[in-house]
Amino acid sequence: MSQDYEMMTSQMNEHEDHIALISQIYPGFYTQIATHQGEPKPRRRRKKNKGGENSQCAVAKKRKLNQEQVTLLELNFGNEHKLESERKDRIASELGLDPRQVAVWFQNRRARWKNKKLEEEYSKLKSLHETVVLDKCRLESEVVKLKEQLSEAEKEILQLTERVDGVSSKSTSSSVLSMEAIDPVFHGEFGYEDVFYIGENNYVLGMEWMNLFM
DNA sequence: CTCAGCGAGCCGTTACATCA
DNA sequence: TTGATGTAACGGCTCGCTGA
Repeated sequence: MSQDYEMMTSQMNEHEDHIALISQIYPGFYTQIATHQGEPKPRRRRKKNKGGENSQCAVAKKRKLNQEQVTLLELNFGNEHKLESERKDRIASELGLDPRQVAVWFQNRRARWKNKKLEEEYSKLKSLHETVVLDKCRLESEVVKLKEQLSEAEKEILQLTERVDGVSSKSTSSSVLSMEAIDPVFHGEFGYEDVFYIGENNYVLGMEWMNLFM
């Protein structure tokens, strides 16, 4: 630890001591200043525990919970995430901890659990979104393909109609082939009834679905 | 019904420990 | 030595309960 750092931290501690003292004597003094300036309330800074004094050193050594304590706390958390007063006191005495420590541990554990859940939920939604986007792309390309097929079919119909028109204009008026004879094709309920007429035992490739309606 | 006091929980942050 | 990460602890705030 450098001397500069020591000096800096001691100055900071001194400053924080002043703030703490002023806050004790005049509660809300600093928050009032901030409110007047229209800024968010500054949070009071905690004093650093450098472990210099005996009592502070003892606290510092207590900080980290041992494996047994953590295991038992995890076990209790697994049973129930909330902590009633009785349970808190019981766990605290079992582990030789302050009930406040148990409460804090549960609070932090709930926060960690919540974060983990959120991360899981996020990755689930992300992968779901990716599959939906892929599906959308697939469907869009299918629509394009079907539109192309439709336009091809329309061209073909047009060509056939023109050919039939040519034949009928060449023939005499007494011809057996009148437009009515050719066109019954469009006389169905929806105008296209016979376009797709297929003999009972006939099969058109790619039109399997038509059989459902016949 | 209202209000102050209190306890518990959540959130954001800080302080410290540990590790690469 | 230092920056990143994990976690214990704290302060501020809200909410629900309770008794006056």
